[in-house]
Amino acid sequence: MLEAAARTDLLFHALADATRRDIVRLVLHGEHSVSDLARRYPMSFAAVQKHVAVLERADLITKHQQGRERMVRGRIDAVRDVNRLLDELEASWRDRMQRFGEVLADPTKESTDDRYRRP
Amino acid sequence: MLEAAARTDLLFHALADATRRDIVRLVLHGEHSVSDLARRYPMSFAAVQKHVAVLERADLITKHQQGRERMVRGRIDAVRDVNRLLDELEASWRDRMQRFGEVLADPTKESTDDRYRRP
DNA sequence: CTAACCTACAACCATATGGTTGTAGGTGAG
DNA sequence: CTCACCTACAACCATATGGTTGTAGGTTAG
Repeated sequence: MLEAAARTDLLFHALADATRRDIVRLVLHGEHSVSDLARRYPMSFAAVQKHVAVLERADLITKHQQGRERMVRGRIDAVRDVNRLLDELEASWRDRMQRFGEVLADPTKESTDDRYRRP
Repeated sequence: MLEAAARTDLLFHALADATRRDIVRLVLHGEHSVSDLARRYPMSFAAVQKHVAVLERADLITKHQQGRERMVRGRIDAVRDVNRLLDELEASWRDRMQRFGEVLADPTKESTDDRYRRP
């Protein structure tokens, strides 16, 4: 539970930066070495390396060595995990709409179902 | 362009905190006052108020006054915006898969289409 | 072997973040 | 009217974040 929340924190935090989102987009398209990525952005190699590390910690990308380069690849499954998390956020809203439909049919249901109502 | 990126930053950053995600889940389900929310979490009223402000800045929630309370409501559209942003991240990956299909049919296409290949 | 390149990591700095407490302004209950 | 409650906001603090430079270890090219 808390572990899942921590992983979700990492996922959303990783995506809360335009450079990192762009890196994800690039490496979903095709593999790039860390140097390749670093050349694209107006910041130091080390800065890009840090961004890559953040994405790796969130499991949004993987790295594998190829000669003297580390190739970075995007994990499409991770992006879909975030989508699934958002769907879960929506779930209770959909429940509410469902219940709202029931209420329309039977108005007495509202007070018995809504445990969040205030006194 | 930069504006859109800034808004996306706000959206993902707002969701990169378990307390804020829980608040979003709650207020998607039904309206709550800021005090209601504050009572639920092991932190000060002001801290929860700040979380609500972050969510408001990201347009994930809205507030409206009702008597002496400010009622907080979740904006389901904003959650769907994030979903759409993730779909856009996936888009280039789907393009690649599409092109991969073409490559299978005509191997010479790879080098002409992939402008990201390294020399 | 040597030089050039790619990477990792540490140290450092400015700013942002997430929490606290305290103060003050509206609003409703009695 | 007065008091209690809800909210907003400022000031403050510890830590995290995003950038920098510098150092060191692997790997390939020549």
